[in-house]
Amino acid sequence: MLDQTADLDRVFQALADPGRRVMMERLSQGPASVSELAQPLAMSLAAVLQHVQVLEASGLVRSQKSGRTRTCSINPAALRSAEQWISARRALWERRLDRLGEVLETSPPEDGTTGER
Amino acid sequence: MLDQTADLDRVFQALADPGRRVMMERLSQGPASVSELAQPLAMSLAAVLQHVQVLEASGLVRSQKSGRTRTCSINPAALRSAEQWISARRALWERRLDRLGEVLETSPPEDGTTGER
DNA sequence: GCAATACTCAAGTGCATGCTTGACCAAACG
DNA sequence: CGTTTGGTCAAGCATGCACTTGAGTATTGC
Repeated sequence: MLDQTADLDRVFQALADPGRRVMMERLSQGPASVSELAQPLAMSLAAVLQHVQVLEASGLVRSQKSGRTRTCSINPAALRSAEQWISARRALWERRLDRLGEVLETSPPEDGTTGER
Repeated sequence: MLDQTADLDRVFQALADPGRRVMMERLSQGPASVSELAQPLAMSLAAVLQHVQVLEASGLVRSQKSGRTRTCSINPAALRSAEQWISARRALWERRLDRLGEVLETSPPEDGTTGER
């Protein structure tokens, strides 16, 4: 089985940088070149390229060179995996809250043997 | 004004660490103390505490002390904000693909062999 | 050919992160 | 009481990250 853990590491790490999120926002409107991505960002082209490489290593972005320009585009599958991890945890938590609500109606707070599932 | 950007920074940064995600997975099953969170993690209690502080600063986790134990629990609102950011970008991208339709699928140099590294 | 464009590579710098150890405090327990 | 248990604070350290500059390569356009 795949080491999904390291993969999620890279995805969340990639999304943790505000500049990279700006790039993702730009890319969600459509493909763009490296220098287009650089435009709103007040940093050197070389720095932007490094960000692109981080995004690519995480799988969030794919790119290909044609001529002298590199065109980047979003890979929605990687976004989906991060989204699913989050929503699964949230769903678990909220389902638990539901159960807890029912228990509080009838039981005293102390329940020593919590038979999980 | 609310700087949602810095907030998302902290949330994604918090989720980028595998140990912290393990803690979130544990917490999604229900509240836990710091030492319970530490149990599967092969690091010192002090280190775990620092992780808890990161999670708390991001808003993903809340905690309160009663007696000598600190009990941590998930705050689903923060999870939801990250989830929404991701799904919004993915939705934009996918809507764009819809609008453009199959027309853009022109000039494939080769068939869909996306070269995985 | 020559110059501008678009990117790429390497090395270096400064600050943030993830961890450690050691001292310390306070609640629980015998 | 004293000891264990659960947590907290403060340095300190090693690594990683986000940049920079400077040089270099491949295309495009004149």
